[in-house]
Amino acid sequence: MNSNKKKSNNSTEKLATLADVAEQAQVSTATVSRCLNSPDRVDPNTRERVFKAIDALSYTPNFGARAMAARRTQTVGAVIPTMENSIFARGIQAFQEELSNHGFTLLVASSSYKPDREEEQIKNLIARGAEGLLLIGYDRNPVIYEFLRNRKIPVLVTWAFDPSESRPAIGFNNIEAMSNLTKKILELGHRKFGFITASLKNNDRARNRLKGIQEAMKKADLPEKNLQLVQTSIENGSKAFEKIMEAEERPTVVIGGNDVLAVGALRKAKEMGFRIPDDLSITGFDDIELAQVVDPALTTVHVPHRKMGTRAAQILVSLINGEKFEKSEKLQTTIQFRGTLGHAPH
Amino acid sequence: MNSNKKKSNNSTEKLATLADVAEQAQVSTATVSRCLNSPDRVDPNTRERVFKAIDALSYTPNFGARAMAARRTQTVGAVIPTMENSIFARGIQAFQEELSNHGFTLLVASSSYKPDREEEQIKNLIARGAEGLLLIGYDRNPVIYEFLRNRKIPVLVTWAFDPSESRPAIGFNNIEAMSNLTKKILELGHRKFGFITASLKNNDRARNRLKGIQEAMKKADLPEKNLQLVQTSIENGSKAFEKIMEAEERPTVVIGGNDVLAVGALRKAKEMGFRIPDDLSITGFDDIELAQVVDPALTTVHVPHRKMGTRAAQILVSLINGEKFEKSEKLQTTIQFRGTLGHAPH
DNA sequence: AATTTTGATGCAAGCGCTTTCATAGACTAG
DNA sequence: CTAGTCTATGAAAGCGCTTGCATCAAAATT
Repeated sequence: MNSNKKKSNNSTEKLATLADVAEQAQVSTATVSRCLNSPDRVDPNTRERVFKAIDALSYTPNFGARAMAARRTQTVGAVIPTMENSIFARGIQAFQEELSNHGFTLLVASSSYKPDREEEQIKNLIARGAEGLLLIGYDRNPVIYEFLRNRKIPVLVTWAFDPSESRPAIGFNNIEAMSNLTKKILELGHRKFGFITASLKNNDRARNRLKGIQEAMKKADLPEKNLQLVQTSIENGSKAFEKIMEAEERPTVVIGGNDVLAVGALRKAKEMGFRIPDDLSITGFDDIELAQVVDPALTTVHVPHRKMGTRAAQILVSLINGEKFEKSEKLQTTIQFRGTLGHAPH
Repeated sequence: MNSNKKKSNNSTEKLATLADVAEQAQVSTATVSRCLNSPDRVDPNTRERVFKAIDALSYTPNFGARAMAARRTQTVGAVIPTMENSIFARGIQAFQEELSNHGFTLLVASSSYKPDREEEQIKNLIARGAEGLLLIGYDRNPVIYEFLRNRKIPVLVTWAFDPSESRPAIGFNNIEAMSNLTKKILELGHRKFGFITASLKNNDRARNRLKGIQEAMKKADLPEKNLQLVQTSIENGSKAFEKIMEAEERPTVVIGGNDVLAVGALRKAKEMGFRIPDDLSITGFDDIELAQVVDPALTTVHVPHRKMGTRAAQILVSLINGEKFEKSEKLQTTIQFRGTLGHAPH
């Protein structure tokens, strides 16, 4: 229909670039760029012309080019162990929201709890221009930390807080939290424990939670036993529970290293006919959605997910802006009493 | 310690680039690039030298630059409504795994069920170089589809399959699936229904599930009533259930538009003293983790999450490679009978 | 009226990579 | 021994954007 001018909106043409917009608006590319990045530095009339052109060509900036030229991306990355269950979901959601309040975009990746997969993902995020990283827990190959340090990428550890580590972190003390829970359990008269945990390797959270129990039990002069290590999943929680119950001396309480495992244990316990909490108590850790909907609802350690995520975003942004982060922040956990924890039988 | 040569590993220097590697290895940048992208096209000796240099400088390619020069990214994007609950988790996980089998990387974003947020995220993903997009459901502003078409970005719709739509999709027929469930419920003697659904706006899945019920009920000459629209969350499921039970004529079955809502309803039902399924039946849709752990376990519509994700990846990759995708694929859902559905009382 | 200041804009040099094309040497074939 | 074929490599032209610096006209100052 139209005369075949050099420029047309025909969809066989290539995508519009900054230069195309510039031409259409009769300005230089510099001006278009300024319209996008610091609009107040260009005359309102020109600006209008430019935006009209942008619209007309339905131009969208090319992120890669922009990142390369400007050497910043307003992007941060996060690598979480898994997306399958919702252990990290609420925290990450809050993290994301706060980040976007600061004009940053979040790139999430998951490692499936595999160290080398995590490393790969970290590199991927960096290659994609992440200016800062949120990582779960402290435990990882020092080489990675070194790599990140060389590249001057700020890293914030979360989901853990360990006073003995100097690295910036925002989280809670896993030892303390689990130790507190254990004390409460002891107060209720329990003396025979079972514990189901995620694998301890490369997982300081799991290790420290176990440590928390051990410390409390040592103080009470109780021997440690009935320990099951599995990969986190409801199914595995059930299996581990079964194993524990094969012991000659059955525990009166089974502590799950996280809610997912605890819920698996709970399910199996009911299947096996235990009355919870009369015959047997079960506890979790994290206080995720799951914990509220099982029956009886799970007694667990409540973690301030959203607060942790929000604060993490704030800290990371200030870290990226070159501000110093004096000392790691410790958040408080609380014990969320629900229906699965009761007095020891007899 | 070292003499201050021009190049040093000192961390005050800038990051190593392709050019640095080239210099160190005494080759041109072209050769280094080839080592990275088609190693077999360079002499083994040179190759070794290059990789040594890469190591020595701990070089990592800059994704943005690469994308810009090569005009491809091996990246696909997905925008899901939410990460908070795990409705999409398993499917996306499988999607991701299969994608990485094909050498692609996945970028995920969530829209919080907000259309403009979704649009924003789509643009963001495109700007970041996504070569293809996975989107949940059909419903969105045609302008977006137009935008994507102009940019020749293949789009695959999932989590839904509607024979009346021509757009590529892999999913299940929400109408049919829900209609089947409803028929089963009718067979069990239920005549008074309650239904809790996510908001219908911009959500064809929810609309079609409702339609499925309506169709089945019309066939049985039953009037539609007791409909509650809420945003998906356990809490809202509970509230909606309460509302429904305020009706003068209480339903004998409450159908949840998804498992999350159903679980919320179930929780409240038990709180209110209903014996499930003797006094009242409850059903869900999706068959996520949650459905198995509640007590009684939820009867729900099983969706082949993993298969859907895997197949979606395959289709999208072939779409990106310019292959034609003849017709959308319909996956079968099944009814997963568990404990919450029983005969109508009396 | 002459000079300085200010504001809006353009020029052009990169940012770090890929890829086309050209080249030179090593082989193969006739 | 020459022509033709390969193979390994390099030179250099971009990819689409930002930004320091220069320019110029208009406004402010003297």
